Amino acid sequence: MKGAEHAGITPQLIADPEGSPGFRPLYKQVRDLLTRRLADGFWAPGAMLPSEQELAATLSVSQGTVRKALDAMAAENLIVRRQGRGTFVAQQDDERVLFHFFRMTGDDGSHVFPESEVESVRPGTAGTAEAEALGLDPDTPVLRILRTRSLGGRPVIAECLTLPARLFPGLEDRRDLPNNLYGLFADQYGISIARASERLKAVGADRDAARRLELSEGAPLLAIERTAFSVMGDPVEWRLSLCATEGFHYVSEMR
Amino acid sequence: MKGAEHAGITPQLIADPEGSPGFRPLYKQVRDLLTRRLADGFWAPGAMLPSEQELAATLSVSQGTVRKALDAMAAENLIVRRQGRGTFVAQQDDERVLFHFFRMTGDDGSHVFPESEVESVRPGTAGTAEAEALGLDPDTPVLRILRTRSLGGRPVIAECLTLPARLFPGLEDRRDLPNNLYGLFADQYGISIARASERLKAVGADRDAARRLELSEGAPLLAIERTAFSVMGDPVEWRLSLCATEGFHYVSEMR
DNA sequence: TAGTGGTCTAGACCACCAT
DNA sequence: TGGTGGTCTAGACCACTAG
Repeated sequence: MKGAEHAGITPQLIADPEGSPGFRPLYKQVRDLLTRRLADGFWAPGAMLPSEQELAATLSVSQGTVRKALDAMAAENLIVRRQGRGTFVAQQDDERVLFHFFRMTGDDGSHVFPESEVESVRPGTAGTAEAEALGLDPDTPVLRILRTRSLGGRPVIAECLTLPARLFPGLEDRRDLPNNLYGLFADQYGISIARASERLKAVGADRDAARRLELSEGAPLLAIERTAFSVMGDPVEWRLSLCATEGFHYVSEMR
Repeated sequence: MKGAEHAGITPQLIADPEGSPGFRPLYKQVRDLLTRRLADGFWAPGAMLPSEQELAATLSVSQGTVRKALDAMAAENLIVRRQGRGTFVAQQDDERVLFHFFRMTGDDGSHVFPESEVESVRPGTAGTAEAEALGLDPDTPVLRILRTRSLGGRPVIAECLTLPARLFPGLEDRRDLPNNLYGLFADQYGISIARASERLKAVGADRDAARRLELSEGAPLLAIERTAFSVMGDPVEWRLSLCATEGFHYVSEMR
């Protein structure tokens, strides 16, 4: 069959301009369309998507094209495909979040589970660094969460998170913020974290960090600055984590 | 066409056992076969592979199956595909190595190019940590390379590399080891680095590191322990890098 | 213009899962 | 047993590159 046969059949799909410059593969259009639906909460986290056949029929596209779009989305961890069962919206459950976004591991290779103690949740306005990282205007309202995380019962991570207040209304009034914040973001605010970028440095502990982590001032700490992005690619969270790395390390895979 | 039609046509491909347990997709067999050829130096780095059509005919497999195998290998950075030109063996040129395996960046986002000064190349025998990381028996002959790397003219990284001596004969007699060692490994020893795993910690500078990096003893340093793997997945290099992170940081992307 | 990888389709069959 | 994703094939056309 010819590649352009489907032109204009489905309104959501751009009828191939077919002029060399504006060419956009069909499967990418399908991927973007489905990603947009996902971001808009059209399907709830954990929900099953329509089958490939069904999507193909709805979108007037071949099953192979839908498959390629779904494969791309699975590679971006937006959906999960299970042979024999179906395709599901990725959930921010503990295992997934820990696996994808928590890179601290015991020196013996053991996977460790962090416990969190929230010290405060306070409204404020974005400083220059926060504004730049989150793509906000300076002085935009933000929320700041201070918490200390423990590994194996020892306080090991002191961190401060900054969130755009607009995206998380009422969050400062909540009690008992969960250990897995990304699950809360997804389930209560419809915001799924899809990707994050971290910058690491070695620094000496300041007075506050030394107190919270029960170390002496100047002790070497791993400083991790993270910006987290939503499914649509917008920055949604910025955090600074100060980690004691005695008995633990940060893992980075490169391929 | 039926999936099993090709059974036994090509001796290199296992005639599908087709019993549920030992099932192995054709395209994975093709991928493994081509990966093996790559590791054996059947094609030189930078060389062009046969076209999809040609490979398909040779292996008695459809073009789509070859394509899927090649796509998988491209995702593993073993080959590079260029529309209109062909498929090429990945090269360990400076840009690629820097892009894939050097994660230090200037705080202003500028990509920095490290200069290396080799202090010594010495034969020895593997200690327990080295033996474990490299999958060697203790006391196996190894080579150790000590070097200091500079960013923007400032000595910033003090590192020690350990290599199995068996894989790199005569390396200790070379003069002027290049900055890009992986290029040397590939071009002179037929060993391409395909993947690496790093463990990061914050530590205080010891006397030696302090001297080499012109810092005071106890200054916080980023300690990076890397194990690098060949195309076939065997550990080939182990290194410990101590990095001063004033003005620089380590980047980690998570998706 | 010829050759390469990239996209799209159509249809068959297989492996896996729930029922 | 029926439905889902996964594999494999076959063939057409498109976009890109080089000579």
